[in-house]
Amino acid sequence: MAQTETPTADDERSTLLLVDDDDAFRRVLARALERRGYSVSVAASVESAIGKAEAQPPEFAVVDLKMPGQSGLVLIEKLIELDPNTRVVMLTGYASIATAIEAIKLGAVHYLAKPCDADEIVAALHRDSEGDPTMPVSGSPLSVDRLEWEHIQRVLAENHGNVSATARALRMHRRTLQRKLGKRPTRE
Amino acid sequence: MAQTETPTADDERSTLLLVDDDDAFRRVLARALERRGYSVSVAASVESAIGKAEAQPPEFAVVDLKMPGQSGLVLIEKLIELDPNTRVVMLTGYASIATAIEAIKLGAVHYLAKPCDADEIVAALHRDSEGDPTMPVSGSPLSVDRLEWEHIQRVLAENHGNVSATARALRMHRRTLQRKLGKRPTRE
DNA sequence: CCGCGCTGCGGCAATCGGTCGCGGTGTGCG
DNA sequence: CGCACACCGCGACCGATTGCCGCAGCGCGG
Repeated sequence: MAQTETPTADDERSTLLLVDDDDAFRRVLARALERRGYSVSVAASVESAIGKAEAQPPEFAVVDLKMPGQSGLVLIEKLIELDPNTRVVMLTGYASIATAIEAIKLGAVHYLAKPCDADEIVAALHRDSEGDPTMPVSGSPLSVDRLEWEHIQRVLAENHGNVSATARALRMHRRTLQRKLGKRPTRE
Repeated sequence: MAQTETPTADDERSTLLLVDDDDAFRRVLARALERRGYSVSVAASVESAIGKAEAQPPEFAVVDLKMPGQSGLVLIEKLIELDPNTRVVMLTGYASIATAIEAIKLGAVHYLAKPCDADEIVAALHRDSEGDPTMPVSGSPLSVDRLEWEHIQRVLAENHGNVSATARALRMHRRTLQRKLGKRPTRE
């Protein structure tokens, strides 16, 4: 199995690839992860991440979903293809059930919504692949805003990210859809 | 409607186990699925579902997450254990990213938030389990207005018609809820 | 009888949403 | 190669919707 041991080893730190287009965020998180014992390399786009991963496949990866250019999802696929044991965590400020499902299906070990702190990410990285089926179920239903967001994300995924097609399917105006997509999902 | 072909040949209908504790919902959905060509058996709890599944493992399953007693998640685990080829869709009115991740990790092929219609469920059931996660769906998704309406009605029913309580559960203003309730006989 | 929570509703200001339109980009075809 | 076509992002305008306040009526338990 994958090395679940903490990246403690004195001279052998675990390699981790961090991919996010937000410079400030990436820098801060990279430092935080280094302090926690990882050998961190960074990338600001899917393309450059693939380059680095091909040169040296990392043991762990933290990748942002929404980036200019290709979606972080395709990177997950690529990383797992390069090494099925890579433990990938998807990180996003635009969390939705639809993308979470895709990320997990593609082989990510976990999916976190920003904002989240470095400790959460580390915990996710080392989390048992099997979770606890007896987890608590949220007591209140989704808010209408949240439900709308989830629905839109789902349809958008079905339309492969095509905004115009999604707007047509939803019978709403493209401009309106754009505006809704631009706003962050309401944290619950 | 344009639903491709019925799941299987003429006299051999696919077996499907439907598990939900809401009697009315279960009855309606069972009928809808039968009309779409499945041989449907139902259960109102995880325990009774396990009994039925052990007697005869179904090819497909639609299970609710939140049920009195055990969580639907443990049922997914059990069904997959009985037959790894079982195609399970998780269905819930209390959707969350956390439970969605669990469901997928346990082997569910998809995870849908209520309200959703029977066509969506069928599409989810038949969606490619491996590879391309976004498969084309034929039916048109519900409009956001429609979805909102269904959701509000569901929560309102859960709160026994109490508008104030519903507004709180939905985290929306009572006045706004009132206006929405007063206006819509929304249809498409 | 009083306090409390729920309900329906008017009104006003602030935000949102529908619509039009523009410029830019990527792609397939004659 | 140039054109048609579809997509994307975004500014602007203005009517529709929402957030919020307040008021009055009503049933219920102390």
